[in-house]
Amino acid sequence: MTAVSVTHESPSRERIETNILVAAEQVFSQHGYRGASLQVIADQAGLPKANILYYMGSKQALYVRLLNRMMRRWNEVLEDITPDSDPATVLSDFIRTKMVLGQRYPEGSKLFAAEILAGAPFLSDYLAGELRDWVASRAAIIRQWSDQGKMDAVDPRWLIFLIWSATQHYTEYSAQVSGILGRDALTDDDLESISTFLEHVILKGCGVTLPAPKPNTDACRVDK
Amino acid sequence: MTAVSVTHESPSRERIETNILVAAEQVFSQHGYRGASLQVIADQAGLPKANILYYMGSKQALYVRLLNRMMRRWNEVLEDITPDSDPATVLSDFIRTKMVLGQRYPEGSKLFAAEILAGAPFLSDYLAGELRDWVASRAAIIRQWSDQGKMDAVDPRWLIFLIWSATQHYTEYSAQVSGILGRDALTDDDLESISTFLEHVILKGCGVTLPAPKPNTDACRVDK
DNA sequence: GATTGTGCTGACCGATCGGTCAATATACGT
DNA sequence: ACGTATATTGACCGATCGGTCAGCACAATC
Repeated sequence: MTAVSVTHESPSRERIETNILVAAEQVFSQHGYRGASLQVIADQAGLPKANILYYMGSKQALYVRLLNRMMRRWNEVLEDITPDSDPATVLSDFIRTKMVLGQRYPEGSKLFAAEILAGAPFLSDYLAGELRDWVASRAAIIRQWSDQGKMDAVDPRWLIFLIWSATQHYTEYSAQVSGILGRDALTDDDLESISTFLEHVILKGCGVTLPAPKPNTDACRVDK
Repeated sequence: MTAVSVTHESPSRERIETNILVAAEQVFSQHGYRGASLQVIADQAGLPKANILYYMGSKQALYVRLLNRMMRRWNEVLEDITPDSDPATVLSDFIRTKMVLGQRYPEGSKLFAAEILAGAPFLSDYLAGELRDWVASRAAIIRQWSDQGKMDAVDPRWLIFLIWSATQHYTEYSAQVSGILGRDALTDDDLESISTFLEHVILKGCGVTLPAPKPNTDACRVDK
């Protein structure tokens, strides 16, 4: 719309908004909606408080904008699967994608977690709508895999929840995990080790038969 | 110390404190430490705000008391295991006990979750001390099981985290789970179904060989 | 009946909350 | 140079925050 102009390098509206969103995501994810304060967010962003409200309108608008942004990120990685897809690769991809997502957007994931903990006051529609449909469609396909004898006859919903919980744990409970491991943060080796472990246990636990043994054989290695 | 007295049946200090603790647990678990307000807790408990402070001293004292209470409950169910214990029964008991614990103390579990999300400011010592030792001792035993060929050579820490996350999910994400399932709450049948599923996947996924099928099946009764 | 100790709470404190607004500063078209 | 639109923010608002305290209610002791 407006010309690019920028004679003097003013931080451009988009950059400022991103700056605010990043700061707000940190604060909201730690203290939840009610526990977060605009003053703290403003300090984190290095701006006066009134500036936050000028760009975001209100605390609630800022919060739902963050939630929507996180939902968009989430939707970007929802690949499509069919009954003909190979369960092993799909489940494996699912696990690894979720692990990566949590590592890429730790604050966003924690934001979601805090919202759910509070009873999902802003997300109830999404949970009972979009997300429920997504789970239902995936569950139907997994059930077909069971019927076709490609895996054990487990309840697909519990399987989906298992993968969600097991992967999310390492981002949302990072304080607990690193406290117990005695480390500040998880290394890349840790993440690879965890992903391989989850792959091994969940696939084997569901009786997923491996597809034609492609050159990629170490999908189920247990070692570090 | 003081005589029991109580000529007139005043609600007895203990009953009042319990009442406050229950109300506070609900509010703190939903909104975290900073997001909770003494006024809301007082309303929930049906008492004037000043009364909360009279009994509990301060917001922080009330909060840490709730955390300690929850840690005590948790410790009560930490059974002892040895390298000679049977992995299948131990892991099975572990899964079912954690499921029951989450169902019995949903608010307490959420309180913990909120505290971890906030970065565990009040629990860092516990995580890096007691809990770390507990994990380390369990991990050592599980590793021995692997060495003895009783199960696959999985990283014991990841296995413990897996069981924690998978079981906690249903209490801490209850809003998400019921939103997706389209139900207000999980039924007893749901819980049994989930427990059986987790048992199946995790035991099989770790290559745990089943022991002699004992008749003792209800080792984890839920009763009050 | 006066005294004492404890349970209890309305009123109040300074600080902080989310949000508004008027005033100022800056950029751009003419 | 001027006018207009937008960007910025200090000052302020009523509400609420955690916490204090004086004072009332009341039962037990003397």
